[in-house]
Amino acid sequence: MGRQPSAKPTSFDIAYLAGVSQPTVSRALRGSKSVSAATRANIQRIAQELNYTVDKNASSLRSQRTHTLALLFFEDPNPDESMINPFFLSMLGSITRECARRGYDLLISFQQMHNDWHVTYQDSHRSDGIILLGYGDYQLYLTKLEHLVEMGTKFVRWGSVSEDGIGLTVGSDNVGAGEQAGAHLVEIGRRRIAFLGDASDHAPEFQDRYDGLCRAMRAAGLEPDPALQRDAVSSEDSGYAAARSLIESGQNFDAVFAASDLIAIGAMRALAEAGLRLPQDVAIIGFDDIPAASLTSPTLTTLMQDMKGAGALLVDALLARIDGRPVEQRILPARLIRRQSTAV
Amino acid sequence: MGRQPSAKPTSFDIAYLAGVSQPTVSRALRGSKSVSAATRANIQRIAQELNYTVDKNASSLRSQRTHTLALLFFEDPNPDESMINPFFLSMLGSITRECARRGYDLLISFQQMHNDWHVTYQDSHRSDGIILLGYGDYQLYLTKLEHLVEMGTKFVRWGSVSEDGIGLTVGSDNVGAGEQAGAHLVEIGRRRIAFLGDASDHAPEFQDRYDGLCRAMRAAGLEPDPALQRDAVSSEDSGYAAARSLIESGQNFDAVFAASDLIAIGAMRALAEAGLRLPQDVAIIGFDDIPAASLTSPTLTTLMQDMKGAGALLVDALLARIDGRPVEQRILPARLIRRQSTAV
DNA sequence: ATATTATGCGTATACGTATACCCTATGGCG
DNA sequence: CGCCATAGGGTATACGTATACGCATAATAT
Repeated sequence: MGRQPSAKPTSFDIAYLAGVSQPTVSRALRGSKSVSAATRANIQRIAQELNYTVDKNASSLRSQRTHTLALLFFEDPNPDESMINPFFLSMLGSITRECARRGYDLLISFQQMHNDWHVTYQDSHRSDGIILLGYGDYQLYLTKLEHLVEMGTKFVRWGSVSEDGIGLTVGSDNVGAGEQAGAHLVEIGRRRIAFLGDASDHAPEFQDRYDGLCRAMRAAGLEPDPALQRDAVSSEDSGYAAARSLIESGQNFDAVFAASDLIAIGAMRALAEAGLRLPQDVAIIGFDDIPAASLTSPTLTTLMQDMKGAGALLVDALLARIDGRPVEQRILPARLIRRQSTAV
Repeated sequence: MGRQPSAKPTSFDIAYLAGVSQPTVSRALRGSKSVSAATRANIQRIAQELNYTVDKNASSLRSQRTHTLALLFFEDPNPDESMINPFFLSMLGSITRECARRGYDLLISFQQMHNDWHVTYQDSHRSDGIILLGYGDYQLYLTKLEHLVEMGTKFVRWGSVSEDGIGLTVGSDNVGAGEQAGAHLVEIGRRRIAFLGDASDHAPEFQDRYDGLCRAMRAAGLEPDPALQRDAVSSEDSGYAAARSLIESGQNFDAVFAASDLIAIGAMRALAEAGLRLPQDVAIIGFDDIPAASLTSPTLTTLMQDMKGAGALLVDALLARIDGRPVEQRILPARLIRRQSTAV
């Protein structure tokens, strides 16, 4: 008998117990300075005792602020749809934590590229802002981004910062990272360096990495050979196919820079199958430092992005945007992790 | 200058345009049968045109149903906190999709075990139900579960189904999987099989796997040796340490069954460092089939859980629970994936 | 001492939807 | 032809919070 233990207390209950009005409770808990320290303390104590928590729906409805961010994964329409890019998965952790730290909830959506626009649209109403993650075809979602801008939706996306496109972008220094990779390969004496990954404007991040590689080679007096570049999206299968194509072309090469670790892992399989020794015949570098990179044989040299920093920066930038504060584009450095695949 | 393009239309706008009252719009869109087909069609058309979406906050506030599920990761207090168990990460994908398919939003929370109770409590008010995922110390969160039950919160958790504990559990057939592992090792001629993973009631899933192993051994006329069991939590470091301890004890063993792939990977490192050949000297089996399992050297034989099915089942069960429908405990089969680490 | 401002809080109301309740027009039935 | 059931939809209101506004009292200025 008695009341349900789950009968959720409201601000009225607190107000009654504290001998004040409901708005005062609201003010006290939101930190308004027009409530005396004594009253506030008393209210907070009572709220604590009753296990009171502000009703998010009511609060959001009234204030028109949801205190929720949406995280949208844009994926390529993929046959093996259950697989998520491990890089984004690790970023998820840091974004979640960062949101929690600031008292924001995080809503997760996965979306196939070809899906209807209205899903994104809806998400924009369920949250104060959107974080967009996607390695997918860039052109394909440009029009969607324009929609978002048009509607005044606040969003940040992860990607290539160099092309100053639509909205606010946070990303790694892909060009600089590509340079590091190139410089490292040159340093260990490689001259004919292949690149696996789209080098078109469908994938600006990959393009930047390629540009960085070319820059490093030219700085060393080498001319990149376009015949050594092969398109690939970020998957093992695609990397395998790209490497096969390269091998079968009969081109001569002594190093591979793969635009992502997944590509690299697929490529390593193809190279090994072709009887090439790693790294003696072909050195290889990946990108992302996914957990698997330290398990391959040989272990994979790669470029580690600062994912913890990335999550923090994305959330930071988005919140600034939401609050109307000015926000600068920021670029995160990447770090070369040397492992066996480039150890000569 | 006209209205903001982002001025969100309300049900009143639709009502006005359709020449009906606001409640009729609500009824039409929610599928109430007390509105004529013609009226409903008209309302739907107008809503479509205006890009109208129901305001979730208002709707939830009024109906006290959030149409949101919360996903709670319970982690062990971990030094390398940025790492998330890859197994759970893949499950995340399937849960997300399943929620989307049913029109539910998914809210994500990470929570350290030692964190305050009130976080979970809050989550229970932001959502209709909670999905609990955690490999962590089971005893530690039993009291929290009791709290949830007490409050009438709807939840499902992933774990060991055999112990019929608090609330509703969905899980793999850990005993059966352990039996498969044991039978396979026996089949390839192994007699002294070690087990790495907590075999206490702090980790019922691991315990079940161990039980299954023992059962398979006894079925083959072998007696499991308790001296060959070592505690380990699901991390590479822990697996490494457990294997070291086993090696240093001087015990004689020709196979290892690790309670998770992460443990197995750590153990493989320790075994290799000790100069043991895999699988000739020691065969090894993991659990989970994380992506890295096919990349180790030798590649890792493991037990694959049906994660897609798991996500669907978890969401299914929780929704049934929420709607007050009866729901049975269900167990998912696991499948043995044979790779090089047991190929003799 | 009066005018002025700040402090602390109560009153009234809005946020957008869902639902209990009521009303009207129809049709079936005896 | 009167009665009731039903369909279809309107009226009023509740959900729990946040905020514009007003009004005292106290603090400060003149």
